[in-house]
Amino acid sequence: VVTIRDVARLAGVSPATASQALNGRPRVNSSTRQRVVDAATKLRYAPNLHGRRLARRRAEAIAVVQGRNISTLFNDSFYRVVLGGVVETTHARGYSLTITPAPGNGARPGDLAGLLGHGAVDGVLVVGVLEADWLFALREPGLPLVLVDTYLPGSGVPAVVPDYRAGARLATSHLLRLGHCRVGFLGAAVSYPFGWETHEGYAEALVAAGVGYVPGLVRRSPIGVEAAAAATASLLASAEAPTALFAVTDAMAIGALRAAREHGRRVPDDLAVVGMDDIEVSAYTDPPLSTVRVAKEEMGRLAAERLIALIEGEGSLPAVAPVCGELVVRGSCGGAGREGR
Amino acid sequence: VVTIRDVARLAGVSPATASQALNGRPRVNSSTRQRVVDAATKLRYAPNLHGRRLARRRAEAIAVVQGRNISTLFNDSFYRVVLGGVVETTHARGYSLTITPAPGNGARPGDLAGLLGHGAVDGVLVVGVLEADWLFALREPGLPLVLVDTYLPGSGVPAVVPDYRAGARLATSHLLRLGHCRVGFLGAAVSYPFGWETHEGYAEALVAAGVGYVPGLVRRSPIGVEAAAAATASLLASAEAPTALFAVTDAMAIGALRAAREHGRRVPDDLAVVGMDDIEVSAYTDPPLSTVRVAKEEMGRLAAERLIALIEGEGSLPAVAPVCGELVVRGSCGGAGREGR
DNA sequence: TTGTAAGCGTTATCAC
DNA sequence: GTGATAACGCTTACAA
Repeated sequence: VVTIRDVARLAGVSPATASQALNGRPRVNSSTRQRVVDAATKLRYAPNLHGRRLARRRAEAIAVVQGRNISTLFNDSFYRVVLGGVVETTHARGYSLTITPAPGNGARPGDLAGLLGHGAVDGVLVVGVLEADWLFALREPGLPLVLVDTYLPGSGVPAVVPDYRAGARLATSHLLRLGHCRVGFLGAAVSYPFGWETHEGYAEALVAAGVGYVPGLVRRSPIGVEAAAAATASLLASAEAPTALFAVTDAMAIGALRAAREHGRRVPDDLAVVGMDDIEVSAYTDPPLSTVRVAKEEMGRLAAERLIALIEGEGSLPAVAPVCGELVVRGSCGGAGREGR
Repeated sequence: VVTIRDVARLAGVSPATASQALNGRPRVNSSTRQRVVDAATKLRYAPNLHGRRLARRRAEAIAVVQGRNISTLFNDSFYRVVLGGVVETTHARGYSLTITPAPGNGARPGDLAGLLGHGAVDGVLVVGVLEADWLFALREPGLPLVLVDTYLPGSGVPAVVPDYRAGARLATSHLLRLGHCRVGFLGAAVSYPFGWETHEGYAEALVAAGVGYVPGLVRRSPIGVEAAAAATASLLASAEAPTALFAVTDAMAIGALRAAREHGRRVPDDLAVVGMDDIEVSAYTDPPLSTVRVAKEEMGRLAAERLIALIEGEGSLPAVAPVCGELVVRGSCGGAGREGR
């Protein structure tokens, strides 16, 4: 193995100077630098990362820890594209990325902190929902933290989240504008912000349109296709079934599509459906799903950007940075502008 | 920050002993060990990984580098589940996982080697297809390497691959057994083993069934839905169109499904289709796709296992370890045992 | 069984 | 500008 001493020797300088030269420090004579660089390339020198990290007290690495609402990060239709954005800017900024074990069942908050604190990484991106005590355990060793796709109200922990409330409003008011007056809400039975914000956005859109809020049109189910299908079925079987439905998640909307088909309802004619997220399969459902697109990749990029800013001490930014959504009209909601195949 | 010296001081021993005790070395008095452990927990000590890695000359980390045939690792329907398996066993074995930048366009083989050699990681998993010079560059600094989903014929580089030839045989002979005598082949126009092995498997099945090989029934297209659809279209438009089709990839099979629909062929009645891989969406196509399931997660697990064995010096295993596939019969191939919704 | 001391490879401090 | 020298935090001979 070739170390910096070898390079220094060959270039006829001290290791200290070699280090300076290789790291582009200003205060080294350019002819000396050239000699050092030549020596390094001739020797095919590459710095030992652990030595460097130890000396610099920087890992030049960040970790991604996955939240509880995700089974496997890579296979989650939503989060995996967020992760793509994270990887992109992490590498662009010269950091490397460490994937940590998902918080297991028997695990304790301190486990992760022990794994990641103490110099293993410079900062942590928490993707998805994690309990507050875990978050604080992570924070305690002084790790910069950025939350992705959720936030901890009132905690001041920086976060990057979609504006789910606005998204819900967008979807609902689109359905309303299409002339529906019985718009159902298929929400997520979860206790984090996403759960209530989507509901509030839905309610706000009703108010804005002067349409009454009907509790019987509202269902909350576990996230997941099956549960959503069941909830939709109960909605369709009720006395005054909706003619349109906003599902807070594309996965749930797909469940709704399935339930509609099983109940002999035609989409969009008998039931107009709009989802949210715009996951990959949404363009390929039958009919293609209208949805509120969430800027997933952008969210990942932004989160990594903010974390690195935090690490490099570039001041503090507003706690919660919402990214906006846009409506993607495909076949499942009927009306004009129909797209899809 | 609390270091091992602090622990040692509190426990009234030397740092050396503290290290021994904490690392479960046998030669330390159990009462001493207890004192050290107590001190460590009281101080909430966690070892600095870089210090440890520097001293041990082990990174306890492996890297995943993605091949050229993948655009984004996390979003690839096939490789992302392979990756899930990799993560699982990597963590189970106490290693951490580093994701490296994808080999870019302007990049040179040495770049990755520089990034990963010299102690950054203990070994590398190459997922997908990468040029031989890149592979050798990686190998040169002495990094253990395991290839996943491809191999370098005659190179002796360990690899974990599905038995694509057997898979192709399986799919083709199933179609043959269903009574089809004009079975088309939709192959991948690539120059790595997957390309020719699938073709050979197809041909072998024809021979085994005593059916002649008809060049006009064979198409090769770039991987990807669009190209596959186009190739299928040309097949369907030909004078003696096939009544059944084996597509070497589910993605390509989906393209075939689309082309069939556009040409007014009903699947499976006018055209029986079997794919390979069993990616997530294959169960949800219309009709659901019959396919040869590749043990993707298992492949990832096995590859990580083998790499770690290599790292820890547990001898050498056979160069290429094929994992087997199984036929999953859904709606797209017709015949008995129809499944799906 | 335990302590001392010498690295591991790098960078930072401070003289020169 | 450049070179000794001392960290960084840990492990491991070797000595006690």
